[in-house]
Amino acid sequence: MSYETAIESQDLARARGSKKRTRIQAENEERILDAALEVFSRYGLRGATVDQIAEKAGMSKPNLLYYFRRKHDLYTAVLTRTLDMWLAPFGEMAEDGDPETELTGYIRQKLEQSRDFPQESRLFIGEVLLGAPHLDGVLKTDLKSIVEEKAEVIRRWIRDGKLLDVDPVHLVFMIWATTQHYADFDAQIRSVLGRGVEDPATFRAASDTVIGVLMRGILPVRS
Amino acid sequence: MSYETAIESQDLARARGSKKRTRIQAENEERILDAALEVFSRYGLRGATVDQIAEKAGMSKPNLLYYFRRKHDLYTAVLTRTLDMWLAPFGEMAEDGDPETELTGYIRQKLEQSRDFPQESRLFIGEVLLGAPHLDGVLKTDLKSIVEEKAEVIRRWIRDGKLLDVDPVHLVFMIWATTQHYADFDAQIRSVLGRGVEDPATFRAASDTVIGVLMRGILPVRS
DNA sequence: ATGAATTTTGTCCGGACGGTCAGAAGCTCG
DNA sequence: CGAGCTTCTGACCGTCCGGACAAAATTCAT
Repeated sequence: MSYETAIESQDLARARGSKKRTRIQAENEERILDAALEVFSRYGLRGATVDQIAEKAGMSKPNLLYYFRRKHDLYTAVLTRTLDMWLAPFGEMAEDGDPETELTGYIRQKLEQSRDFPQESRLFIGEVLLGAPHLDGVLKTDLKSIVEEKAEVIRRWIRDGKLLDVDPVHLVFMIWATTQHYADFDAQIRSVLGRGVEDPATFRAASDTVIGVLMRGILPVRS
Repeated sequence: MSYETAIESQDLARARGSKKRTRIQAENEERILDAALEVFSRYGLRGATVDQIAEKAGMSKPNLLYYFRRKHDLYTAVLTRTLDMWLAPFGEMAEDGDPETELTGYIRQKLEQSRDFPQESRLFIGEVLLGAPHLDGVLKTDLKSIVEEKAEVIRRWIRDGKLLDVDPVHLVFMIWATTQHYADFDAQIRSVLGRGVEDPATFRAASDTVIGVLMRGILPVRS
């Protein structure tokens, strides 16, 4: 319910003028969403301030509020905007492919996501930490069904003897956990390792280890 | 530096009277820290309010501030208090033991931690998300050295042929990621699975999968 | 019991925050 | 060029929050 009202208010900005979106509108909304992502991903909904976002977007607070009337609207806007992009690699996993190449590719993509778009990952964690009140609907419907869909694919691979008998859903959780860890725990990793995943050598070591351990853990031993 | 001043202010509460701690002092500080953990772990430092914590601790705001003069002090107090407990299982991993039983035991302990003390896990994530400004010192010294110590143990196991050749530090990251995932992403897991790790069947499936995949991924194939 | 020390509360302050509003400035298209 | 719409700004408001403070209530040692 809170999700639906959020969507409505989000569209208000777009539907304000009954005509098309202006060039300036498109530009500024983009800049605002980028700035909002940056701030929300660090401080969460409550911790972030509109002033902070406005400054980062290079405009005055009232002007930002001209585009997104409520802080809450801006939050759900950046949240839903990110969700699609974030789930995209999951859909690319093809059923008819070889499990090893498909899963390896998926894991690598998720690791690249963590390296290239860490803020998006952190935004979700902040939301999920709060019990995902703004995503509850999407999680229980869209995410649940997409996970079940892919779990079915994995189950088929298992039935065909191409994969060891592991719980498919928990396997997905393991992949998500190990890959997103490099975005969410960046500060911790940096403290221990001295550098983050943006460093090519670190990224290589991370992906080799993650892919190696996970794949050995689920692939049947070769003859 | 911010860490040192934090420690000082934390001790101020204890050192207020130059004598020992009263019974009431001990009780109330305990209650406050528990309440603070609950609130901080949900909303983070900025998002949490002192009133909220005070109410949850069953006392007035000024009274809470009598024990912890600044919100910030309370935050660092609950943070450092939790850190020791959180890292404890890591130290129990014995070098002279069998890698399989040692690592399996460690992973299981971490999973139990995620099930029994999810708030502690979420508190850290909130801090790390902000770049760990209040933990920077501890992370770069204590955590770094304890990780390197255990990495050396793992390296020895690898040298002895008891473990496959994987990057020890990234292996530790994988263990942390997969286990803490069940605390940090509780809401997501609950949405997909319909229940969380407090459910015995779910916990069993989770630990079987995590332990199974990880151990197969790092143990040499048995003859 | 009583005086000192500790604990608790009501009240208040200054600043920050989300959001409003009226009007100024800029853009667009005839 | 100029009318009408869009975009932007400064000033302002009510509320919430962290924290201060003095005084009241309670505890404790003797």
